[in-house]
Amino acid sequence: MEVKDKKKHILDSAEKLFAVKGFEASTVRDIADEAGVNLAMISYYFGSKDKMMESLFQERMINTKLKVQQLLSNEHIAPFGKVEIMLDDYIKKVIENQSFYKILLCEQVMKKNPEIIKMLRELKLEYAAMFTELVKEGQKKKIFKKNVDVVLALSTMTGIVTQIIINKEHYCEFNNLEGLADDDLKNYLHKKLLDHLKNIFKTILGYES
Amino acid sequence: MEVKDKKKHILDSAEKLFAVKGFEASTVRDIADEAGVNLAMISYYFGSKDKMMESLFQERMINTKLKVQQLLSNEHIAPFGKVEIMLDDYIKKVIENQSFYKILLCEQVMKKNPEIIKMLRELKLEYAAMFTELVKEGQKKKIFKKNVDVVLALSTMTGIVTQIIINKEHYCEFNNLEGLADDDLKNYLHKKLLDHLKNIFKTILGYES
DNA sequence: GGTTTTATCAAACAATTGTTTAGTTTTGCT
DNA sequence: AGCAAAACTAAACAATTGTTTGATAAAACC
Repeated sequence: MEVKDKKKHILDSAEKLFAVKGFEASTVRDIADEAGVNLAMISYYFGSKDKMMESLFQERMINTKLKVQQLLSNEHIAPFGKVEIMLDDYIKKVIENQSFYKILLCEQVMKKNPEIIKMLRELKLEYAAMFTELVKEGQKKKIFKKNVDVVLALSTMTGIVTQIIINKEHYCEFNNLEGLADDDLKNYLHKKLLDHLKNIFKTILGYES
Repeated sequence: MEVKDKKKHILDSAEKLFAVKGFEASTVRDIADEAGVNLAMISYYFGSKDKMMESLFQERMINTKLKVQQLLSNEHIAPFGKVEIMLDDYIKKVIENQSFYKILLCEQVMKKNPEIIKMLRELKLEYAAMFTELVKEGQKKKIFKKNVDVVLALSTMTGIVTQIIINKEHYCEFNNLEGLADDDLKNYLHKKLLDHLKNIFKTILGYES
């Protein structure tokens, strides 16, 4: 296997462990076992356990910004259409990378790794700035209301999706969805969340279809 | 100091540390130092570090169920009035106990302590059952729409509030609220969140005031 | 094909972990 | 006051932590 693939494979294994045990509780021996490599390889490849975590975040957050940028600059989509696509993309991404978004959530609480916190801060500011542009575009066309709290709106999107992912077991138990196959559940949740968030964003933006 | 007060004092100190460093990264020596007691006291009082965490959850989650129960059984409040009070109570509680709700969030992700997971599962099911009754009451009176996803609705409440608390610094930075005193910020966020959630719950429940 | 660089490994490293021990002080009760 | 129970402490405990070492194997290069 190539070195790059091996590094990725270790990151995948680490991600799996971090998501269920947390960063601190996952030992480098756990990670090495999960990945099937010698434990010295983690220091050898990444420098340290902390830096491996930073590599994981870099790896997973690439392209997040670019995609939104491309979407918003598209002239052929109406403002609320862009909102719908943004919601759809975000939901898809979280559902397909549940482990990482769980780690992300914990890291935002702990704020332990300054390097990661810095990355997240910049990404959030850029994201908020881009969404602000989108809202302004809608306001100029008189289809979005004035005085939209963009960070509150974005937090609404991330908060609801994250909460459902964390609460997945409880959601299934309460709604008798426990027999569903994993892919079916993903589809179900995606549909449910998208519909829910679309309605909420109509309210937030004062948009009437 | 009485034993009970001392136990509470240790729990307060532990809560503070857990919220910023996480459970695993907070050592019993950290906790003992923060509380100003000998590190052997933690095992002496609580049995172990894990059981201290369970004590913390028991201590903090007392009365949560009772309060909602009393609210919902009150005959003199209209259904959406109850929803408003429920939202207000929840927001208040999270804002006043930010540290605990951060720990709670991480614990839901990690699912490390089975005893705590059991407690949370039961509380969530009871909470969902109670809210279901409230929704039914509103539906019977034809003021709430049919087919309300109660767990999704509750996750909307918890998700948004939690996300804002986690993102507090970013929210303040983006909205130039960094000069605000802590109490003023709490009031501001409370007002903002309550207004936001009321509107969203109107949409969710199909309620028109 | 020989040599240098890279990759891999088992073992050892010092530091830190949660918990226990064994002894001392304080408290509560008669 | 006398004594048993509870509260408290410093020191020691074994186990586990992330990282480094020194040696060997593989790969790359000329």
